[in-house]
Amino acid sequence: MNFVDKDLLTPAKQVKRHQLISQEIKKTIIDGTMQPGDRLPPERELSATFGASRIVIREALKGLEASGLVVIKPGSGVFVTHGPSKTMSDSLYSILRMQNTSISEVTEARLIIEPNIARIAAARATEADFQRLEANIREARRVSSEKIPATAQNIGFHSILAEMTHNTVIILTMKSLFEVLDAMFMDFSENSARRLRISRDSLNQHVKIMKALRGKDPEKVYRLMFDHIVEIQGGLTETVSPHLT
Amino acid sequence: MNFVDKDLLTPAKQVKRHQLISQEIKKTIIDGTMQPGDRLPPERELSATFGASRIVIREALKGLEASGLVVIKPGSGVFVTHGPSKTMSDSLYSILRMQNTSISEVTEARLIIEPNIARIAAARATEADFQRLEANIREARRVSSEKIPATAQNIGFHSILAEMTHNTVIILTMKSLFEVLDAMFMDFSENSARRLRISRDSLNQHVKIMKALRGKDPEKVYRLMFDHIVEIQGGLTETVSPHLT
DNA sequence: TAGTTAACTTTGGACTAACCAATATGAGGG
DNA sequence: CCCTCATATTGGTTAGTCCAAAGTTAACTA
Repeated sequence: MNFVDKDLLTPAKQVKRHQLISQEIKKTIIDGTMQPGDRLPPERELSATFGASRIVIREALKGLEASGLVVIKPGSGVFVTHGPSKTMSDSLYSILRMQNTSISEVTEARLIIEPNIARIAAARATEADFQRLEANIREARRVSSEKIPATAQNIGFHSILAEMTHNTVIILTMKSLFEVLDAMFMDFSENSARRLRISRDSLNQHVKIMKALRGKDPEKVYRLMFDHIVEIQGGLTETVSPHLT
Repeated sequence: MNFVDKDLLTPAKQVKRHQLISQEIKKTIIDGTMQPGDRLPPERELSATFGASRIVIREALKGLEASGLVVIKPGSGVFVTHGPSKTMSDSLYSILRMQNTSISEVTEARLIIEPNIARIAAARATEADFQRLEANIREARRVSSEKIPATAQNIGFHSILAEMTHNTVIILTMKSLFEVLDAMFMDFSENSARRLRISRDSLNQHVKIMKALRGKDPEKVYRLMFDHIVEIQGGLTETVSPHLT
């Protein structure tokens, strides 16, 4: 009987070649052998060193690009990414869209997280942080004065606050959420005039939060951020249907 | 002077064939034409209908697989995923590892988010939720009595709490965090006996939280969860160095 | 000499045709 | 009716070739 061969030898074969190579390359990136900005060897060379066909190499590289670890530039080469990419928010966005998740759910998630972020930011703020925030507010004012919704600056303000926690997990999570939110708003291509009004309201509230941060008053900052997001949620329900598509 | 041609015409060429096809397929999944569990047409067929080579099709499918929208089964076919996959946590994990992020940073993130989750869960809990939680605690007791750390059940408890918010964003985010945490602990292959002790301490605290949930006391639940995670963080610093690698 | 253009090389992107390995299917025999 | 084995289907892989864009070098002009 030779069923042993069939039962014991075949099931081990589950991993795919390009995944192994992908892991191998990933190691050299994670352990620092490859620094951000470095160029990987060309596909044909990797093909030779790994003893695999070029297609397998390409799929491995595609996988790394999908993971946000490298960026592929046609005609130039494959480069190790400098920082986190949009990968996380991309998959989050796909999943949320697939489940018909509403924008208000994202806002509710912000309501759970952001006031606490603001509180921590108040405790850990440095002078450099304040200057970044003030630069952001100045920029938002400038854009707003041209009757353009300061969407990027709006996101920027909340991103800076997240960065003030100096917690990598929080920073990545929040930036993903903001990207998803931005993409969701794009889907609506919402009334521009109304967005402008909302944008200006937000700016005023950002100024208040900024002052409370300067005053090193964590509880007041917490409260202001909470109210700010409640207001955002209120602005949503009057302009936008609660569910996508 | 022909620099206009060079500056205005070339930058438009950035999109790649397989990305377009990937989006096309993604549409049919998101809008519900393709239901979870359905099998996509075979590569060769897609190749014909899209007028592209099999390689482009394969790369498009790889991209969808990386996004967690489909799963590719060799010899069988390509199937639409039922739910969210590990994609998000995978890329999060890679990025955190690359930046030498510590476990305690993940725990701090939990400290920011989870007490609020617990509070909301207390407000929204149904009888079915309680039964899930109790089943989880029973299972944790059973595993613990065999001197095995109830890691999976531990994660399960916190995941159920996140699900009790009925907020998709929160659920996905927390599950990603737990997966990352699990992967990070794997890296340490920490002392098993100590993990068992920690596991049992957690179980006791879970029971307390469960009782407070039954009592519909959001503020008490908030406090208990806060203390629980503080304790987890304390348990970390005494057993594990603050940074990876 | 300096700057520009042109040819050449490198590199990723795409294609074809064929074969391998695992799965699924169905016909045949117990 | 169930099991087995041949066959078809399907994804995985290879090799070789060509294309387009980016980078490099060299020649040529002002």
